[in-house]
Amino acid sequence: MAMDVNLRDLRYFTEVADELHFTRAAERLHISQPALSKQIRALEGRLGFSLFHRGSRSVALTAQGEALLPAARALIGDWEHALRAVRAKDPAPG
Amino acid sequence: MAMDVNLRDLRYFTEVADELHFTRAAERLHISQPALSKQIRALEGRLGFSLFHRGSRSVALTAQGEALLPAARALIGDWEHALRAVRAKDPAPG
DNA sequence: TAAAAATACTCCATAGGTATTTTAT
DNA sequence: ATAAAATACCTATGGAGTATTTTTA
Repeated sequence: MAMDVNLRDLRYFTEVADELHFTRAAERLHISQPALSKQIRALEGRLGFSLFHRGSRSVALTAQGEALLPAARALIGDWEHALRAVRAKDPAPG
Repeated sequence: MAMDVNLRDLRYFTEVADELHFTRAAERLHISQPALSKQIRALEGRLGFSLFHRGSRSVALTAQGEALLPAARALIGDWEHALRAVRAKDPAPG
């Protein structure tokens, strides 16, 4: 079954993983904290496993979150790289 | 600026590229032909370049579409691979 | 008790559907 | 003329916001 993901969700994931703090991650992403919390929870729901352990004063990656993180970063980087490559040969560049 | 893409859009793109026929691709994707046409057009709009040349009896990849196609396939495959790897070590597999 | 995530709503944008029209061979 | 993509329109879901509540260190 196609488990499609939006790269935006992966950016949200990696940002929270970097900050280990939803409020600060939300600020850096220029979205609200509730929106970020909801998106991460929705992503976890679709994935079928948790990415983070939450405490009111601590956020930590789960083992699965830790395992998925490098792939998430790679996907984002690969896509940006591919786009740059295609645009480099675009007859009508931005 | 973050050009986030949904992997679903890339599946749509690769399916049309495989079929070179929107109606058949839509059938295989279990969505309607207009929905697929709209999604591909929207993707092209976000990308800033066309993926396909359309004729009423011919669909063909553009140079940019051709260039992006391997990356699109790779992204889909890499994500599925990463998910399988994480789930293999998941304490609560599906 | 206070910092931080979750919940409860509201609103708008986007994805999808059906019916129809346009287009190019 | 006809096959196939585009357009028009409608509906439902999902993402984002603000205000508020819950939680636990």
